[in-house]
Amino acid sequence: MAGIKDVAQAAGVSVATVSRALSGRGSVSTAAQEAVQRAATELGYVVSSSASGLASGRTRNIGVLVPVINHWFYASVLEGISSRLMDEGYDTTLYQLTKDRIQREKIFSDFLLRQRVDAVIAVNVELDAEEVQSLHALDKPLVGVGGPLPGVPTLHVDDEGISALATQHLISLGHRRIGFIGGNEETDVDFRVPTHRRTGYEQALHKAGIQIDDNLCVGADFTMPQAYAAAKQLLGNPAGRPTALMAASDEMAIGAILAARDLGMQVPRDLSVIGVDNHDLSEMFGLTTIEQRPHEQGELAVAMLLRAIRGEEPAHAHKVDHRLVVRSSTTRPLDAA
Amino acid sequence: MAGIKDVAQAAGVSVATVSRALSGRGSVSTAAQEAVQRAATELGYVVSSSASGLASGRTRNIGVLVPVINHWFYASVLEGISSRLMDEGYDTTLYQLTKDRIQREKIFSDFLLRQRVDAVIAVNVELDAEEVQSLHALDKPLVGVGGPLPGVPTLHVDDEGISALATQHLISLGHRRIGFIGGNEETDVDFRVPTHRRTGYEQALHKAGIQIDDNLCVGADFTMPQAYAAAKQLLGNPAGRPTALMAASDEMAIGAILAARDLGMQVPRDLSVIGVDNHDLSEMFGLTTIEQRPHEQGELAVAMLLRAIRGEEPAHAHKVDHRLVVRSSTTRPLDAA
DNA sequence: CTGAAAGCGCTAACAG
DNA sequence: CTGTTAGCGCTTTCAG
Repeated sequence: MAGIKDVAQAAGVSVATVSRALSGRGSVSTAAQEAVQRAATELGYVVSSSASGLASGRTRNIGVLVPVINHWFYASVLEGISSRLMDEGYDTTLYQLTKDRIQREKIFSDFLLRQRVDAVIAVNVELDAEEVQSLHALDKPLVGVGGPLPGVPTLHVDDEGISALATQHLISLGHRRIGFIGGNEETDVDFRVPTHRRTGYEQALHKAGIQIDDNLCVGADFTMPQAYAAAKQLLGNPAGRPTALMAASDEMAIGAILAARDLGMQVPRDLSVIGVDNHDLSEMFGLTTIEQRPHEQGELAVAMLLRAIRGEEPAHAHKVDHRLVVRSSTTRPLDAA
Repeated sequence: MAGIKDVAQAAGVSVATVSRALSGRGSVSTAAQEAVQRAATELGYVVSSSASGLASGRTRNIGVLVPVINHWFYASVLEGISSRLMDEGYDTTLYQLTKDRIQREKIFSDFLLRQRVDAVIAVNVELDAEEVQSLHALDKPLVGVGGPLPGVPTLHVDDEGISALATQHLISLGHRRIGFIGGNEETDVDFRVPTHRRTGYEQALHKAGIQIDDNLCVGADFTMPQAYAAAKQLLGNPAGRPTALMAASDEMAIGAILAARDLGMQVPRDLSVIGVDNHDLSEMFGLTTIEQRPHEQGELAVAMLLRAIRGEEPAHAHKVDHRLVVRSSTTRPLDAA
């Protein structure tokens, strides 16, 4: 393992010059620059992150907090974050916050304090004041994906706006009896995404002068199987079946489509369905949806974080836009034909 | 930020004793042990990983190499790895190896050499001799999930055995015309999982004296949409349609089920389908499958790695077992009734 | 069992 | 632009 001294010797300069040439901090003559570069490559020299981190206080490593990994949204955001960070020469260290409070505390009281990371990206985890405080105290920049997080630059979609748009799409097609598949208590933690999406749905109905019918609203855990089951109950009920359904996620929307099919209904003829996400599977089901691009959200979060690390303007709360993607799962209601 | 000196002072001992007490290396009197513990807690002291890493050469951080994150198998393995590592007080640093050769080289020539990790887990990435060598040269233990990897302890399922079992299940039900949905060139990299699964399929047919029919074998990219398309072609062909289908993954099997349905066929009456994985969605589709538990594979890999780090017996190549989970997507062929 | 002290490999004043 | 040098905060001999 070649050290900085070896490089200095081979290049015929001092270790300070090597450090400067390789890090780009401070000025170095072109000649020295080249000599160092050559020597480093030849010797296969790579700085030791521990030594560099100890001396400079910078680790070139970012901590990413996620509640789960095995889920389309989180995995996508993570991919966006890690690929962008890698481009910038940063490493990505992953901290999975389970429901376990003890473990969560351990992450904040041990893992994040051991100075392994320069900054933190929190993906859909609602940090409490104390947690934010402890990060600020360490002078670690923090950016949130999903928010808001008081005093923290965050990046988030407009959940209410998204579901209002989805609902309006259905209304504009002529639907009046519109069902809703949202979250359950378990999923309505952190930023209460399910609640916001429900609110947007209700606002859109309200604005259109449509009465809200609680019997048309069911909850699930954002997975296809639970939504399938919930939709079956909803659609199987002979009394006042909806002509359209909005689901708070595409996976749930797909579950609903499958439930409808299993009940012998045709989508969109007998039932229009709209989701939220533009999931990888949506196109195959012809699902109309509101797109949010988690991969891009991850990349954007990195951009915001790097600005913060470099001490540039904070670039506070930032809304990520969404767009309606119309496919073949929505149409006018039969009776309006 | 309290340092080790502060703790030493507060506990009335030397920094050496604090280090020993907190790391568990070397012996410390109970009295000192307690004093240190108390002082550390009181001051909120956490060792600096840079300083500790620099002095000891140990970072308590493991690098995990994955080809993709946003995929059920990898995300599951990753969850298993990270949760297990966290329990052991280790951090997880993620390196995503894209198809980009340049970036891959960068990971091996820069990222992994900067001494940020103590060891590496490679998940389904076929490291070449040079890459393995460069890790060994650094004295970094390496464990592979998916294999084999020459000279490296690996953990892997028996891909041929899995698909042989799946195929035998269909044969035992009476099927003779059994189709196969495998991978394509793009997915047949690294450990050639698609090839192995195809081999197992062919072996089972061969053993049963059934002729292999290339027209019954199609390729896809392990996703539901491509398998849906491929299955439609296969099943729509009027000449010699299969009575059963084995897919190299559950997502593909589900794609096939949906394709069959869209062609008006009933599963399992008109077509039996079996997959591999026991994916989260499989139960909802009643899919018969061969289970592999990626989360557990991740945990096991960590266990193997920790042994290696501690210099214990290597515990070489280790086969992970699989099991047949019979649900409702397979039955005897119609004409055998 | 404990303390003193010598680094670990690099960065960042500082002086030139 | 460059070299010298004093640490960064901890671990680990080595003596005691």
